[in-house]
Amino acid sequence: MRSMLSQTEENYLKAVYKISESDPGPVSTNAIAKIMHTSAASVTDMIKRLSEKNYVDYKKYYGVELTQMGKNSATLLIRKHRLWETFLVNQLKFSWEEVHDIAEQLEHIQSDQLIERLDEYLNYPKFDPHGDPIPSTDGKFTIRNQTALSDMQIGDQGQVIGVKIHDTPFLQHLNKIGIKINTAVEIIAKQEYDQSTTVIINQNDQVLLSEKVATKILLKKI
Amino acid sequence: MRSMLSQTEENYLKAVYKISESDPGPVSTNAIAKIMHTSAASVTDMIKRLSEKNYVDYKKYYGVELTQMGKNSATLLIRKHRLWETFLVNQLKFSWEEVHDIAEQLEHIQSDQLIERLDEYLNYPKFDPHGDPIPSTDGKFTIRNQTALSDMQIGDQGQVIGVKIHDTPFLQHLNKIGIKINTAVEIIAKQEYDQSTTVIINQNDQVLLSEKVATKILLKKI
DNA sequence: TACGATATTTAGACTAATCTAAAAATAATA
DNA sequence: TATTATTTTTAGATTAGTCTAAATATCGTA
Ligand SMILES: [Mn+2]
Ligand SMILES: [Mn+2]
Ligand SMILES: [Mn+2]
Ligand SMILES: [Mn+2]
Repeated sequence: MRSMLSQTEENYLKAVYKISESDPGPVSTNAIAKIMHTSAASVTDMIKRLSEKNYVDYKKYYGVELTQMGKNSATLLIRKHRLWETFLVNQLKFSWEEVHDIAEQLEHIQSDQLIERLDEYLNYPKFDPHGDPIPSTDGKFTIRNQTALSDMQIGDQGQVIGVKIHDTPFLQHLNKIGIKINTAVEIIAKQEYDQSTTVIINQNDQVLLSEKVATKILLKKI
Repeated sequence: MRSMLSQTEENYLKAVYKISESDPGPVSTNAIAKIMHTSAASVTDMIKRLSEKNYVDYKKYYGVELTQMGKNSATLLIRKHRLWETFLVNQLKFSWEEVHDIAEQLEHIQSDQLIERLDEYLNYPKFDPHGDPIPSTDGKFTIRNQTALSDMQIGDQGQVIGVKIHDTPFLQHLNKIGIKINTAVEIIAKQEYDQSTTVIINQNDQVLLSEKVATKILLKKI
């Protein structure tokens, strides 16, 4: 049943998926337009097309939801994106802030065999360089406990396992202060006034994290 | 000066490059149409566009030739194609007849850094899995002496270093008879009647090669 | 519950890339 | 050289994806 989707159609499906991930229920035209950097009119056009092809359920003025087929396509796209990011970082030695845009292109390469070989080559990774889970062929994500650094208490210890956003300036900032995946973190103080957090990383350096940064770092408690 | 070319535009440039490679001089509209599997009318349209952007020189009813800029783009595309094919065969363990179609997609990924990292990762290969030279960043191809198997004499010995065509049925046929890159070949007989050649491969198996096959296998004489 | 603000859809237009059919130019040949 | 055959270009249409502007529906709140 999986007809040939254009890259654009795939990107719309992924946008709908991402929006309903953080905000379940029907997705608004405007929300899609924002992510896709297009006009609401273009979104309406495209949604009609995807609805026609049964990738989404669509009710005028109400919103759009992925069908099972739409979910499958979106999940496969995310699988490809994250496997390619893993390849770029683990094999080609790119830094985690450099890989997203390249993976945005690579995720559209059409070859089931390629993605399965890549998965094998990378030794079946479960998480990508940003700590995001890589769905399996049948669309299952590995779940794990994670806590935002901003939600930890004084004295708590943890290990960085992911970040909530992936834009380059944020990741470069983390590079600068020495935080990356697997970094050990201990909370030693929290300022009431601005919600900033003081931490010790790798049992060594003391770092002050603003609330803006602390809310976006995900830890595994230890 | 390298503006953004669409995938389609890149493919047209590559087509012009490939045609003038085997047949120097101006390239005909029909020749391009054949390779691109489009109508002559579509080719005329596209050639006008590429001419407008200075990737080709074009004179109505006469033919088309790549400008230096067009040659650079075509060569870069070929570099990317062949590096990706090398990756697919050497790292992901694809067979040589499986990689062309995937590389046709991968060659359009836009990232100079990616292709340089890939080159390094693969240890700067000079030839792809079909024995075709991989141009360097500045567009230079490694030249080497090669002789078609059909042009060898009885008693000559050689080693397979390439093939003239890359379609799957031909490569699968070579797989079946046990010929691949680096296979040692000795010519032991030639039939006047049908120009077929009898060879011994890897000092072991005797194989009869039709003219159709023998003309497409490239050897290094030893 | 009405009315202004906001969100969404429709209408109409544009570009890239394609097609078919017809016209025009060039090449082949009688 | 005249006539036919082939090649190439033009004309006009189509589809995907986009836009802006206008129309319409829904929401928020007085
Ligand atoms: Mn990403
Ligand atoms: Mn990621
Ligand atoms: Mn190839
Ligand atoms: Mn090749």
